Amino acid sequence: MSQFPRGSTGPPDGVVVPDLPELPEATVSRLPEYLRALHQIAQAGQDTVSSEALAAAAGVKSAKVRKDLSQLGSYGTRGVGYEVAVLIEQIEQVLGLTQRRNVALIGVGNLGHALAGYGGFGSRGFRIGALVDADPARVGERLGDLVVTHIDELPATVAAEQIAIGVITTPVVAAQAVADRLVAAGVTSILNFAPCVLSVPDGVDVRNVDLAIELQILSFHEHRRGRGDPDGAAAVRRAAPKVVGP
Amino acid sequence: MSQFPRGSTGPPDGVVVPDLPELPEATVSRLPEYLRALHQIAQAGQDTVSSEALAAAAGVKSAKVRKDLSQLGSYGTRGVGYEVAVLIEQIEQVLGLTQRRNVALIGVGNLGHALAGYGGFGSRGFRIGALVDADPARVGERLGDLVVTHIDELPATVAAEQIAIGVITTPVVAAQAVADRLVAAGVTSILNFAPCVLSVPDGVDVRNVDLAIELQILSFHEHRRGRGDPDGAAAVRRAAPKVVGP
DNA sequence: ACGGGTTTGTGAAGCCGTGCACAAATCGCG
DNA sequence: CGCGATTTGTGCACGGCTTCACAAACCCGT
Ligand SMILES: NC(=O)c1ccc[n+]([C@@H]2O[C@H](COP(=O)([O-])OP(=O)(O)OC[C@H]3O[C@@H](n4cnc5c(N)ncnc54)[C@H](O)[C@@H]3O)[C@@H](O)[C@H]2O)c1
Ligand SMILES: NC(=O)c1ccc[n+]([C@@H]2O[C@H](COP(=O)([O-])OP(=O)(O)OC[C@H]3O[C@@H](n4cnc5c(N)ncnc54)[C@H](O)[C@@H]3O)[C@@H](O)[C@H]2O)c1
Repeated sequence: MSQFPRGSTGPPDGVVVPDLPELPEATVSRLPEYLRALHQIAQAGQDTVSSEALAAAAGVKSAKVRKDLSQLGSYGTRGVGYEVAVLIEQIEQVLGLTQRRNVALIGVGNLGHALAGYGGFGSRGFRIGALVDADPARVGERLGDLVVTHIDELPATVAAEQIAIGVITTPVVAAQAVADRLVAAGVTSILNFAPCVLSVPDGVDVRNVDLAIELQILSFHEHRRGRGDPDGAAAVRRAAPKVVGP
Repeated sequence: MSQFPRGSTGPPDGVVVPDLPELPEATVSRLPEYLRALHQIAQAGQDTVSSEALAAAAGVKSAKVRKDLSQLGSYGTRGVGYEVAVLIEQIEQVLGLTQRRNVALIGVGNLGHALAGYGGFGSRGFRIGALVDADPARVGERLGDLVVTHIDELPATVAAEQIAIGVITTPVVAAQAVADRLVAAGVTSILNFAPCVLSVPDGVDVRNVDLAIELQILSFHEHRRGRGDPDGAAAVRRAAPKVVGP
């Protein structure tokens, strides 16, 4: 509620953004979902949105939306809702998306090609700034307006393109070594597609995406549904968004 | 601890598996990670593993491992640890991976091709049993030993291939319609790569994978580290697996 | 047989997240 | 200007998850 909970030397630019004392991790992981929903709502022409409507669009409960947004300083108006444009700008500020972030893709194979050719990152605040591989046959290949560089040049590439995030799409055997080289080059955020645990120093963040794990979690519920549980297969009632897991 | 907490008509086959009263969702989402770690450990020749070692391999705390495994009926031996082979078989049982599960891939585009060509699912309990698209130009295309079929034939395909899980890799605009058709065809588990919220009836599970959201969460921490927080950038101490988020 | 070392399984405590329920605030309208 | 309708912001209670700490159980060498 307070507009300036802590003294800041001054608003950097654009919207007024109080530096938040501390944001619950659960809230952080939902902010991107709100942002995605808000962009849809904005494109539909709405200029304000209630917590109820935003909750429906994001697939959560409205109380959760209100509590999450209240953590950001709360620019909602009672009886009306939130200004969509303001909310978008504020969430983008908090997530650090006001400046476009450059990511490097390490391992331009099967999956790497798909990601490199994907045009959907631009509107979400990211640009693929480098394609990196170790295979001499791959180095030099051109994809769009990027050329695959060799991993030995990683430090120079990271510096030149101001890489903020490294995405690992190499085989498991190479993943740890690649992570080490990314860290050595100064990268402190890693998105890892290789199905393995990475060891990194303190101060470096890793997020893992393992599709087989997602399938296995689904398999568990499928399995559970099949056995004895009469509730699972029976009920086909309302068409509410029922999402399992995080 | 009890071997048969509830009466079952009889052990189906293989290992003795008590039907578990109820498994915490947080535990379920970690079992696949343990399984992945256990396969690595098994391949390294170890036949028993302590909760400490397994925890290290999976990137969690040992107490968590013990509590999770105790939920499954606890086949560990004090002073020794867990039998790797037994544990693998037991977790696979619980996750419903003793029978290979067939998945259908809907949307054989950029990302769909990458997934279809990925050979890593077989060892994790899954087989891609169908490739489905709506584009007549894509229908009939051959990838490996599969041929892309038309989405109008989805009910027949699901029945013929015993599809248990649908994977949506279509553009956002088509995702909801595809989900509806999957549900109509009898599929009750969906892995959704399209960045949107799906509405499904009760009894159907949806898991979403949105790469941009993962990047945005990383961006938040990166942003936070950059501003004021002197702890983040400073500390580069031990090489412990520090994974942010779920 | 027995004691020392090791590791499991779990009670208990604390923390975090969720959702309810309601007072406070704002708007529109008569 | 006042009133009813609407929606936010939040105190509070509850449940789930995590972590600690330790007794019980087990192996092995002597
Ligand atoms: N393809 C998929 O759909 C898919 C799905 C789930 C997970 N994955 C995981 O993603 C990763 C990549 O899968 P893929 O199918 O693209 O494999 P791939 O073999 O097609 O591509 C791997 C690429 O990494 C490069 N590489 C190898 N070692 C390297 C190193 N040290 N430094 C830089 N580059 C190196 C290779 O030259 C190759 O171009 C794997 O870990 C895989 O398990 C892939
Ligand atoms: N490619 C990536 O790396 C990437 C990354 C993140 C997210 N995604 C998401 O994954 C989805 C697919 O991305 P893509 O790059 O593969 O897109 P794409 O356009 O290359 O492929 C989409 C495919 O879906 C098919 N399709 C369209 N409507 C359909 C329908 N009603 N029924 C069946 N098939 C239909 C199209 O014919 C096409 O083959 C998108 O939602 C995208 O946002 C992709």
